[in-house]
Amino acid sequence: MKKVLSSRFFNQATLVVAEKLVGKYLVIKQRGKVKAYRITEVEAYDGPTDQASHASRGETPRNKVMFGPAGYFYLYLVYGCHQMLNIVTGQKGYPAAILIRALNNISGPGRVTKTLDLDQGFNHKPATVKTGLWFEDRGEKILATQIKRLPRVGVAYAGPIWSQKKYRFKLVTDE
DNA sequence: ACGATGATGAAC
DNA sequence: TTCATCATCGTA
Repeated sequence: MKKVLSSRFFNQATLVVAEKLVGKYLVIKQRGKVKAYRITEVEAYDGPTDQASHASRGETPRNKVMFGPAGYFYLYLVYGCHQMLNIVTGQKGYPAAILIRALNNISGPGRVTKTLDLDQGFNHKPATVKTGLWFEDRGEKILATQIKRLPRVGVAYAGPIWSQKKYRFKLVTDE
């Protein structure tokens, strides 16, 4: 069974959505073909006080979409090289988003966007079938023991408290 | 270990 | 208008 995740799914507490998103699918339609990738790693950026989040220094033209309703994509360029794919979560007015860090066989957020050929054209678009990029629940049950909580990557600038928070959720297949 | 590479936002 | 910074990655 395949169920498209609606804005209602993303309109929940960000950490809850982040954990639930592991094991779901990112689906893209391009050149008439549909491809689905299982989400294996995500990171939460939760609220205005999160010092690792772009939203911690207030609303700007770039992060505006984070302050809007859930279910919209937030893409931005880092290091002049890599697009980061995020999905906005939580209530309108509360800035939060989840970074898609890895999919099956695709490790690293920059490689996710490179492989799927995602650019600024998806920024501010809703995660719907019409957009051509959306999320699905394909009925896979993920146990809590299969998800590892880790500190986020590349956020030392946020200071010891916020950089150490375990806002990264990673699927543990085996080992 | 380091440079690429360019938009962003804050300061001046 | 200038300038430091950056939710990374490939090459060495």
